[in-house]
Amino acid sequence: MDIRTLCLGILTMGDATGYEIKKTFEDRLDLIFHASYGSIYPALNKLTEEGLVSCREFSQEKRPDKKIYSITANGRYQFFDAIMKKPAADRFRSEFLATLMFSHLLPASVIAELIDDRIKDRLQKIATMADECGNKQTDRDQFLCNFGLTMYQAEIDYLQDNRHLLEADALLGSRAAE
Amino acid sequence: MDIRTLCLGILTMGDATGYEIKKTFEDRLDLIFHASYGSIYPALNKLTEEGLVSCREFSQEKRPDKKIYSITANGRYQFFDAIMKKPAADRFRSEFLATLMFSHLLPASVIAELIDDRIKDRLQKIATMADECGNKQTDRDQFLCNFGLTMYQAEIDYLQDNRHLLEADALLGSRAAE
DNA sequence: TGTATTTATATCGGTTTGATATATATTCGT
DNA sequence: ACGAATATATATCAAACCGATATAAATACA
Repeated sequence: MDIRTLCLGILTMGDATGYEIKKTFEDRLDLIFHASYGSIYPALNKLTEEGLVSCREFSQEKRPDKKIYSITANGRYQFFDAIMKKPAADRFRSEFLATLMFSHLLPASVIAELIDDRIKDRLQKIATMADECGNKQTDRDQFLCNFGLTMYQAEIDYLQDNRHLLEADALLGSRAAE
Repeated sequence: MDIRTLCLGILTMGDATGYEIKKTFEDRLDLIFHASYGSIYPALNKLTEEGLVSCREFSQEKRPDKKIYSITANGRYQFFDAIMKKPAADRFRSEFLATLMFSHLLPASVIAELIDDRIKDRLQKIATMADECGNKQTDRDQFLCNFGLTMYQAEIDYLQDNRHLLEADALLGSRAAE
């Protein structure tokens, strides 16, 4: 599944502009799938060429053209096909964890700050998500929202319970270097 | 932090060939950072050009050249610089979760299979990781290994406790369609 | 009134993926 | 002993994707 396919998926929920699709990625798919303008706009052009979406253009007075995309019957069919396939493996990249992998090269204070910042970031995400999570309509939205909350909380718990493993190591290291 | 930087990091742990670096990504960084040959070999060439690694070439009889890379003093310095910077946000992509976001379009049986497969996959990963986790030397290795185990287990628990939210919805949907 | 954010589209260089090609050595089942 | 599969080893390419940047007006806010 590529970004083209997911744009199609978002359009099954209603017509949207490229800008609105980007917002949907940020608001509802942040946890799941990231996409930038650099992939969304070309994706919409290609989907239009292929007849999987249609595009109504509103070229008003002085504003830039507003293009509202709608999924076509063929588009719906193709999207269904795509989600019926076995999903590919997750693709995950964490610079945070990659950095911790080399924590023995870092001063203890830097490690502590790194983990503090991470916990703060996760708490922040939980705070904003918890709000939104409350007023989700469907069970499906609840499921995904709470999935995120659960994972973030599990991460915080793990970091708090085990950070000493990295921090003690770093203190030992700095003492040895004296 | 890009793959070039992480190759440098891996070489701080000892000399290696491109092939061995790829294996390290698979064995020890699977959870954290993915990299393919298509990015590793060009990365090593560029690092060599820049003098951050050095390369000894063993062109033996009939075998293809074996190139053993070593990090240089300059390389170590640059790597330290890189890990001292604030890590960028995680980049995560899950086709599994993206598919579940549209589970209302899928038959209940497909949803069930999707979740069953996911749980099996996570259990499998835990099984192989638990073995390796046991004979990790440093606290740091323990920390990262158990991080993975904890996250995978948290996911399994969540799926088992909440899958009914998606599955009940799907059964209702199919009944409504009759 | 001035500034920041939101709405809106678009492109571009650089990074990364996933597949493919090539060739030999080793391991393993039968 | 033989054939198959896996491991060792490098390399390239098209396509996908990211992050930054450019442009421009409307709206919110201070």
